[in-house]
Amino acid sequence: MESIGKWISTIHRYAHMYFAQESEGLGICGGQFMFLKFLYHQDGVSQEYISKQLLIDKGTTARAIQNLEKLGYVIRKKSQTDRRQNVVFLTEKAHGIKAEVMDKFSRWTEILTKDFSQEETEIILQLLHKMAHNAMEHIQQKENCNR
Amino acid sequence: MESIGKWISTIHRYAHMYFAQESEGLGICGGQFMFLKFLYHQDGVSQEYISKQLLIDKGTTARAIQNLEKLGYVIRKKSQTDRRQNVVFLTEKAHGIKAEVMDKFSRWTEILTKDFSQEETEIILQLLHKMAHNAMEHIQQKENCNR
DNA sequence: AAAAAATAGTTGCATAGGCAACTTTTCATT
DNA sequence: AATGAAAAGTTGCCTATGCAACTATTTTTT
Repeated sequence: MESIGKWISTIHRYAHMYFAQESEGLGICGGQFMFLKFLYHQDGVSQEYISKQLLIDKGTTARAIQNLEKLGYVIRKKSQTDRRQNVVFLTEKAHGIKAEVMDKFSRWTEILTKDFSQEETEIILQLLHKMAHNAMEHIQQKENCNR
Repeated sequence: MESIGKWISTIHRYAHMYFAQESEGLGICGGQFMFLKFLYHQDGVSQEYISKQLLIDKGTTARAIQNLEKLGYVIRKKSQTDRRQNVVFLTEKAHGIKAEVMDKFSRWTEILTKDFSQEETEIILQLLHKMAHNAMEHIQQKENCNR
C-alpha cells in the first residue's frame, strides 16, 4: 500500500514553511497562527481548553500563549472561580490583524485545494477528519496522555 | 471553509507519536523510519538524492543518516566518480529489521484508514498527493529552496 | 587554464512540539 | 476537617526540521 503518511508529513512541512513566510511582518512565529485563529473563534477560555480543542500538548500551548502575550496579542487573567486556570483574552492588537490572519488560512486552503472540485474538497475534509479520529483513538488507547 | 490544515497537522503529530512509540526497541528515533523505508526501496544513492525524493531538507537528511550510521544501520562511502557525494548503503543489521519496519508502516496506514472502503483509500491517497503537489508548487515558486 | 558557478555535505541556530516532573489549586473520599 | 487524587500551568529536556553559512569538489564560462 502506498504511503498516506508520506504525503501527510510533506503537506505538513510545506504548511510550516508557508506560515513561517507569511508571519514575517507580524512578529508572530508560524506555530502561533493556529492559536490566534482558535482564539478569534472563541476567547476567554483556559489553556487546558485550548489544548484539548486543538489536540495539542499543554506545554506547547503554554509556550505559544506566553509568546503571544509577550507580543501583545493576548492577555491572561487568573480565573476567579478556579485559580489554577489562566483565562486567555485577545487584545485590540490581535483584533486588528484578524482579517489578515484569517485570510492567510483561507489562502492556504485554496492553495492546497487548487483545481479541486467542490465535491473533492468536501470528501478530503471528511476523510481527513476520519483519519485524525482513527489516529487519536489508537494513540489514546495505549497510553492516557494529557491532551 | 473548514480547516484541512488542522487535520493534516493533527494526523502528522499522531504519526509522530506512533513512530516514537514503535521505535523504542530498535534504538532508532521516529524520524529515522522514513529514511530506512526509503533505503529498503533503494539504497546505494547519495544523500542529495534521498533529500530530493523525500522532499526533505538536506541538513535533516545529513543528520538522520549520520544517526543511522552511528547505530550501525547504514554505511557511507565517498563516491568514486564524484567525491562530493556520500553513497549510502544498508547494512546486514538494517536488512534484519526490514520486515518489522515495513510492518509498522503498513500498520499505521491500516490504523488511519480503519473502516475506509477500498475506494475511499484510493481517493484519499490521490487527493493527498495532489495537495502535496499544489503545496510544493506554491512554495517553490516563491523561493528556490534547496530541496 | 583560470575564474565563476553549481553541487553535496556539514553544522550552527532557531522554532515546534511531545513527555515528564514539578507546583499550585481544587475536588473527592474517608 | 484531613488526606489523597485530579486538574491547570510551567518548565527542562529531547527530537525533528528548516534555513543559512560554510567547505570541498565538480562543472561551466571566459
